[in-house]
Amino acid sequence: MIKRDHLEIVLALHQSGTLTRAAAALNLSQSALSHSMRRLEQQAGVALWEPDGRRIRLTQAGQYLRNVAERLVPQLADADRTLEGYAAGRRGSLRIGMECHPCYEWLLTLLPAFLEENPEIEVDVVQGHRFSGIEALKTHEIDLLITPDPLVIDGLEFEAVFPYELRLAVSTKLKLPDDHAHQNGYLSAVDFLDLDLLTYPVSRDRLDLFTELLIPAGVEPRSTRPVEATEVMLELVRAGRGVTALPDWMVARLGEEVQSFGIGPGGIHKRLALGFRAGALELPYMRAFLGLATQNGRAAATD
Amino acid sequence: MIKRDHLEIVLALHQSGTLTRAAAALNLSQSALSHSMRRLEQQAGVALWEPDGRRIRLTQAGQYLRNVAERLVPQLADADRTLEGYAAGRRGSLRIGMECHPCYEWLLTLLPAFLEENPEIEVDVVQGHRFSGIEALKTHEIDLLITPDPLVIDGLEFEAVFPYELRLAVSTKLKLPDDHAHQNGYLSAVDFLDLDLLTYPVSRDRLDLFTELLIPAGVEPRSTRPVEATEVMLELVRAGRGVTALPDWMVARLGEEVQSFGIGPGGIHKRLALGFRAGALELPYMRAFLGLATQNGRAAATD
DNA sequence: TTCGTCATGATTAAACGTGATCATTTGGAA
DNA sequence: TTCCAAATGATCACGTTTAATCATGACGAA
Repeated sequence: MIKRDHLEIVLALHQSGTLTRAAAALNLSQSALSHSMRRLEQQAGVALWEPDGRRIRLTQAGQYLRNVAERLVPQLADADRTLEGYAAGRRGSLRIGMECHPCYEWLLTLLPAFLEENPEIEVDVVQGHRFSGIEALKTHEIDLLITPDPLVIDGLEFEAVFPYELRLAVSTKLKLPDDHAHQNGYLSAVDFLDLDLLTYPVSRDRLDLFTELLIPAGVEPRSTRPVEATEVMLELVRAGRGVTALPDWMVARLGEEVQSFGIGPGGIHKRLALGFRAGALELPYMRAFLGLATQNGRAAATD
Repeated sequence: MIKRDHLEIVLALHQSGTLTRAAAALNLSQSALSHSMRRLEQQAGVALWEPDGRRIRLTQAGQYLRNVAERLVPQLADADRTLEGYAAGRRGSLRIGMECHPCYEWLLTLLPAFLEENPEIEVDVVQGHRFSGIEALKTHEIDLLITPDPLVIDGLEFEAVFPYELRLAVSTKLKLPDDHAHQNGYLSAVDFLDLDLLTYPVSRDRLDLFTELLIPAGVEPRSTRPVEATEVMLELVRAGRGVTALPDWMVARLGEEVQSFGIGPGGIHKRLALGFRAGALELPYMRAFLGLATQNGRAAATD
């Protein structure tokens, strides 16, 4: 069976011309190389080199082996180096899952700095897990969860990044039916009877507007329309085609054409958090991500 | 340092799911795999797998290693098989050199059968060696020499394939200046004083017409013109633009428009031979080539 | 609990590596 | 040319390291 050693020997032999120098290059004795190849020859039943004067010449089989070596040895060497990268925590993969659509916008503002500082980390954003983000974390489908709903769960750790309020974004073009909103600075459930609501296309029990306000009040908006893309949703809101619930920092980005109101008398208050598997924070690049998120988190969001 | 064993273990582990089954697949004990990977882990300083229930899950570094394994292990396995091919003599390379231009035509008639019977042999024809074919054989630049001039040389073996006569090909369109040729069936050196000679572009001491007849007689043809391509030369001869020396079997292919004459009173008699390095005939495919050449040699030539 | 699975330690066998020595070759000096 | 010293690889005998096995213990799942 051809082993890595054999390939390296054949390669060094070809490069240096003599077995003695090849041995020096590999930090081994000439005798060791001779033995090692002899073993392979006996096993394979084919000569790999033959004496040519006081040198050595590769046989056809030896030449073939050299070709294989030139192809594979660098790949093995590269794999060694990569493994070192994993050991040093320089290298790794960071698959990020999200449980709130606007979080994606926030992530995008954070990512450039992270990529810059961690060039060997493969970052991927995994959209739409089959189950919950929690499950995805547990099954190693993702390595990091961005969520507005941190929980205490065995085997997972959550780190709060910053608090925010979920507010209703309403175009100034839109005439609200009565002055309730302006008087109190917030909207009650009944106000939604006259509003067209835009939501992300997920089940209602994952939308805080419903779980916190509308479902308890037993109120159904005048209409609801699912919208996939955040950008499209924002334009629809701007155009006054509907209203939607957004984090306050997201509303702030929309400019003066869009005002916002609290949702319900107390407002809906959340905090953005990062979820990891227990022990994941030992990885340097995980700490780096968390550091970036907490330091620049809110700033990045309102940027 | 990543060794082949490690790659095979990670691969088997991924394919079979448990270490125990992976061990069975590799004909090793579960303990062996555990130890082996543990060594690599300690050396590399990175965990490759971690317990997950009573199973094992690859870490990121382990996944990476699996990727490498899926790429490299099959290549190593293939190299093993190829080496077996060399051992069994099925596989090898046959670089053929030639010392006579028309030999090429003969080789081409022989080659299809050889390729058919030896699918794993890489055949190549090496044209124009820097030195002689003998040198090329000795330096392993070629493995087989086709030559009309077999010699007894230390370290080489020659096997005669078939005898032939070198004759002068002359178009019937061409009026020979006197009737000497027709009276005797051969041409003398002086006859060349009135002939335009076509030759391959090599030095005269490698052209039998010169070494055997013209140089000893001190005769120079009316003109000489070098022609590279055999096909072109044949057409020039057919058109009566000149004459050239060709093996008798080659002339026979030219049809009735071209007649031939012996060269000198005794004629120039050669024998086509194959030259090998000593011991090369131990290789099955070398014997196969020699067998084909001797059995079908002359038949193929006059085909 | 029991079964299935993996990790670990002790032990043994095999593989690997080394230095010394021998046989060849080669290139230059006599 | 002949002869010798240097260079090179093969091989031997020996010691070391690596790799395999078995036995056992720990742990989670059924």
